[in-house]
Amino acid sequence: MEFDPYHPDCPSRKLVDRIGDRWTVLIIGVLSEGPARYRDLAGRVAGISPKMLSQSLKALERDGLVVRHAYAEVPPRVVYELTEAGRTLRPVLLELERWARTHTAGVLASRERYDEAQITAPGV
Amino acid sequence: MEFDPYHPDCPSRKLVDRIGDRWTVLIIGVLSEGPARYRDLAGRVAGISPKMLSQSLKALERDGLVVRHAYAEVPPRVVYELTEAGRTLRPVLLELERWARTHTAGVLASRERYDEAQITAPGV
DNA sequence: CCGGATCCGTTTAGATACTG
DNA sequence: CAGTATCTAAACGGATCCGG
Repeated sequence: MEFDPYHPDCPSRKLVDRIGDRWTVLIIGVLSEGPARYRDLAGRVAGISPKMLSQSLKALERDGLVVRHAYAEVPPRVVYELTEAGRTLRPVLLELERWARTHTAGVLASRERYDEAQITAPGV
Repeated sequence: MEFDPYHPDCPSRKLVDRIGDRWTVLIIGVLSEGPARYRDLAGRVAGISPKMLSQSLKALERDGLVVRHAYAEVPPRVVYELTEAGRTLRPVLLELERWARTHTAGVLASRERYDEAQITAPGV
């Protein structure tokens, strides 16, 4: 299989797009702590809409990174769980998060400096 | 500083959003091989529009991950370069790419299986 | 009741053409 | 060459409604 991440149709590039997706990262983050119900996910991943949650979960399931267990009960119960492949994502996403945590302060400071410069000397 | 990645306003969560961004990953990928001109980036990051490129570069510069060197020449020349902080992103993005490469085949296969199942037994 | 599909208004990305 | 302006298309979010 060919891999040129800089070609728009490269499958691995597309995969990074999907994984790097705003919600996917967070959903996998929650699921890597253990299986969770739809409702739990909706609560833990604060700010996500039901639409995006089910959409993201479906994509994840289709990609074989998450399994969906639906129980025919009343009230209904649906549990989502990371697959073996999905669990391999955990360390890499954790590292991404660690990077973000250690660099957030610096980035925020940089932004302030940048915005300051834009105000005081935009047309100089 | 507080860090709750599952709160929508968490700064580190927002940072992950930015870094994990489709184009940002690729731009940093190119720049981690060395400084590059705007034009080079436009060519290497195939498929990106000039708007998204300059927008992404501006955001990266504001975040202090990239420096912009503009030379007052004719024709103009602008060189972008990773900062020290920007370079620290390289290993983590490389790992993300490595994950994508090793799991692309499996994901693609899973999708085929999934789509197949949707066709043959959607309403059963 | 829980899980999620659908509809619609708003925001954001993308393509293209144009300017300093 | 390096970007901005403009327009179009898609993605997102919220509210609402439906099936099990």
